Amino acid sequence: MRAAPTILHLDMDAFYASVEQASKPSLRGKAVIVGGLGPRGVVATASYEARRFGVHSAMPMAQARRLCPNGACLIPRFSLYRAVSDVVMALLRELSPLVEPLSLDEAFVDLEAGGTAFDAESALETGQRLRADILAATGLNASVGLAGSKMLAKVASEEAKPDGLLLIEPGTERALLAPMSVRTLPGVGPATGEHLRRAGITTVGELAEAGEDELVRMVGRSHGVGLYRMALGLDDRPVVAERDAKSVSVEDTFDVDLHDRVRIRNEVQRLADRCVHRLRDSGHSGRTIVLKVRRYDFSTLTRSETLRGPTDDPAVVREAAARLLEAVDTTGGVRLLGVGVTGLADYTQEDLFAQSMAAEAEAAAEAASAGEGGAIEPAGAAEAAGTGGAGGSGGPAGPGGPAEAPERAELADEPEPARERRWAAGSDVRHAVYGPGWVQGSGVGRVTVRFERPGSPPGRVRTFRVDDPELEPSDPLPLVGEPAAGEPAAGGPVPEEG
DNA sequence: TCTGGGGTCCTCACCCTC
DNA sequence: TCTGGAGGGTGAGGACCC
Repeated sequence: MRAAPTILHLDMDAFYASVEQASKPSLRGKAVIVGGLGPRGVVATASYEARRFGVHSAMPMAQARRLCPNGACLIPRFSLYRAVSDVVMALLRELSPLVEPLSLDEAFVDLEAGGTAFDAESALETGQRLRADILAATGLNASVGLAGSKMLAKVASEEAKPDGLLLIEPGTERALLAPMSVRTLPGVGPATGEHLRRAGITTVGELAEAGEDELVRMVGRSHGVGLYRMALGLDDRPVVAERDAKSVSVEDTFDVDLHDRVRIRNEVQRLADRCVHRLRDSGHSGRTIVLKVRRYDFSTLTRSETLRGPTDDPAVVREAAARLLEAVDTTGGVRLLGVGVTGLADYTQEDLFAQSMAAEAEAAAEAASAGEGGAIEPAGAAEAAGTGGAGGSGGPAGPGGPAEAPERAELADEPEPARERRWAAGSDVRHAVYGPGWVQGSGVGRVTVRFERPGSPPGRVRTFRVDDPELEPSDPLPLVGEPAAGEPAAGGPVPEEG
């Protein structure tokens, strides 16, 4: 436990929503809700204006729309958020080599390791300068917490929000924490919070009074000891700059529950391929393949299989995932499928052929012994196929642009319909005449675009046919910076329409 | 028309080996 | 030869975080 408050926790305020407001001037000061727009989408971030209506993260999007019917609902644009995050993280690394990113919008910094702060006064000065630098570089507000430990620095930044800075002086920790809800402490979620509440413990002070033995009895050894120390303000976890990934996974929630076993198998294969892509991109291989299935009633089960050695071979992962699926009852419907790989290594064991062949032989033997029910269902078995027709995977769609063509062998014989271009709300576009803008909405063959850019005044709205050849998807523009020479000024100030 | 996606960590049960 | 722990590996599920 260090005395000097030189651990800094940075938290960007309502990050995704703030980036959208910065890049779309007409949304400044308005309720903005970022999340999945499908029937099963949830809110990723809401602007402070939307939060006043009761909208918050993880809330179903349908409920958020009911609470805040005039809010702008946008899909997340992760490539843009990542670019902004890179700028912020670079500023943090100027302060210290010990920077621990927690997500795109949060990080810990050990200021002492960077030699930028050794006491309260210099830490405060560093924190203020950082906030100013972030505002100048990105146009966004950030909150900063300073304390002697990670837990307290995070509590401090939470208290400082929005757009603030708070330092917790050494010696004041317990008094500050005592009246706070147990849910303030990291690791206390809904389940543990409810568990403690039933025992009459609702504040951090009561948690400290309960004593270590009582907490261990209630929530188990590891959690109980940790909780008691946190309640006393004790936390000696170091800031760790590099963390090795331990697993890679992909999952999809479907707009409509899947019933057709053939379709479910195909989705698992597709997810296995996507997972291997991600695995390879990260430079890893893995030894344990995990299949995740969430059923119609939201019950979730996982099945896993450990191979003899790590692999990044798509065929091996596909086969393992398919074997795991065979052991799962999917009658009643499936709302989510996922495929993951754990037990990561940075090499592959080159007996993959053997693994693949062995798996094949095993599967063949099983199919032979199973006889009747086994392998491929006849087409007639897929009576529920119609229910899943609408474009399959739900959840937040990829950032912007027309949807990808799905690769589904069983659909290959269908006549290819003339594909209508789809424009996701919030995605970036460029018009040959009017310049850069973003999609405000689309439907019945029309797309409405607002022509504005970061730093411009609120722009003009125009409507086009969805197949207008002069309209193209485009990359996001930087939040701060001059417009490129020769570009048409975006829209120009006009009175709000509609 | 409730309830995403990508992670980490912990606990428990079971099996196997020593 | 039998038995009982200890301990590791594996599989499954839950809680939590952003």
